[in-house]
Amino acid sequence: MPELPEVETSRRGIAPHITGQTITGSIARAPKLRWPIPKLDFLKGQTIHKVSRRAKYLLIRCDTGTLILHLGMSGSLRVLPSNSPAAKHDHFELVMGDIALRLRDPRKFGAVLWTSEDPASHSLISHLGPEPLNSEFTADYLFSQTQKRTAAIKQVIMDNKVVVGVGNIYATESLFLSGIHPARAAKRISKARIEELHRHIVEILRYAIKRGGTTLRDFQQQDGSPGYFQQELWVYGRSGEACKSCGSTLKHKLLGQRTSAYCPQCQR
DNA sequence: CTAATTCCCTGGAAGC
DNA sequence: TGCTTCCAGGGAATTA
Repeated sequence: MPELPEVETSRRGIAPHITGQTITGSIARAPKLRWPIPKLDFLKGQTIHKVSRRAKYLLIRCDTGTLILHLGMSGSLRVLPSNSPAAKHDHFELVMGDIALRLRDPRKFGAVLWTSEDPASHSLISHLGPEPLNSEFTADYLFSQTQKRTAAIKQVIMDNKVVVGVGNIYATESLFLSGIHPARAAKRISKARIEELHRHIVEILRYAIKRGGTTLRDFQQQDGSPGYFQQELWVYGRSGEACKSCGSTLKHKLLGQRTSAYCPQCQR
């Protein structure tokens, strides 16, 4: 499933192929994903100037506005010859002469949107917190946010208003690495421990991007063997198994409708 | 404002 | 082998 590193990897993958290209058409094979897919006939003849990213949104800057793509949970993007046959869940594509940017999304949690305004002021984006890998996401900032919140720390770091791009997997793993219990009230964690958590969040995201956005959960290599990351998971998806650090049986708890695995011994 | 809950969707796994 | 049931998950929308 695409987390922030996978979206960034997608951006880096498609940008060289589509930047500077002229759009010759677009195809929507589904009426909607998360929201209706807009009519984009006016895009014909427009040039793609830049492919950027904000949180998990991909922003494709064109002449008169910006195409906003979200991969949801199961979305993936590929650049293919435009005459290659579309597969079952290929719901949308941008055609640029001989090539096409194709969005596949079996679970339809993704999105295709258009804005003629600055995307930063779009209603889906304007309220978002800082990027985790930008200088504004500091340990001091994270600590100040936690001081305002009585909610569980895991829910706070997964809150997009606090910081974007920390999904269930990275939240679960970074809390384990920091020795912090996921259900602990955010405001009751010392500054030193929040600094530790901040460090682990940044490290794990950087590392995942360096690895080419290897999807933690679903990724399989061409030969079907699991991705490296899967073998490196400490707690995510391992409830009932032994903690790799202390041998205790890992437990899990529902927090905000999300399964949260943890080690009762290592995390307090 | 925060916090809790519901909902969207389908593939894959588990149970029968 | 097939059917049915359950679960995962980002995040907006809704409600308290």
